Amino acid sequence: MLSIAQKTGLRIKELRKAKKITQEELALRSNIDRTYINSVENGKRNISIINLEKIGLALEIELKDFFTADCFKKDFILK
Amino acid sequence: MLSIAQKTGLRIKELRKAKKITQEELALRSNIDRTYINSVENGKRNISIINLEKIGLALEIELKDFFTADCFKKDFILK
DNA sequence: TTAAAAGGTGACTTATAATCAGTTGATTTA
DNA sequence: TAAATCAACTGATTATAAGTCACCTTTTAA
Repeated sequence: MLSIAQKTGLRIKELRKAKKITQEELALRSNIDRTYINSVENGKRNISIINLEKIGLALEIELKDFFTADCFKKDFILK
Repeated sequence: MLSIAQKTGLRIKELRKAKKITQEELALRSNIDRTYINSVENGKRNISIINLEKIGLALEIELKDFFTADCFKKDFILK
């Protein structure tokens, strides 16, 4: 069972890859440290709403759409 | 212009009132301090994803629906 | 193969989230 | 008009997220 932090990390990584940018580029665009972005993507951080908004802006996705993804559905299994 | 923290607080208050429960009852159900719930509702806190999930569970709303609300739309004006 | 680019980790400091024990003011209702 | 009830706020303290750094590993492509 994935934690909400893990699901959030997966989602960020998924969206970042869809945009074909590196963690470093996302870090630049969101004005957040690269290693912090990395640890969020790897589900190691309990990110706050302000940083989630910054990342959302950098990835050009609204929060409602951010959370409309399979990994947030009940019984989602990582393959 | 409302901050993301203010929008989040408004949304929680809106959902809590719709369920006709007090801040204290929401605090009990989410296992979060009553005074903290109050300050979140008043837009004074940068809540984390774990606590947002707890409150969402207590209010029986999924995150995607939590963020699908007028107050999160661009140009939302508080009346 | 190897150099560069990208991703990942542990440890640490600083900032602030979160709790706790209250008080105060507004609103409801007996 | 008291007395509950609830929302709002406070100051002190503890817990934890934010943010940074040095360094390591993996992937990519020349």
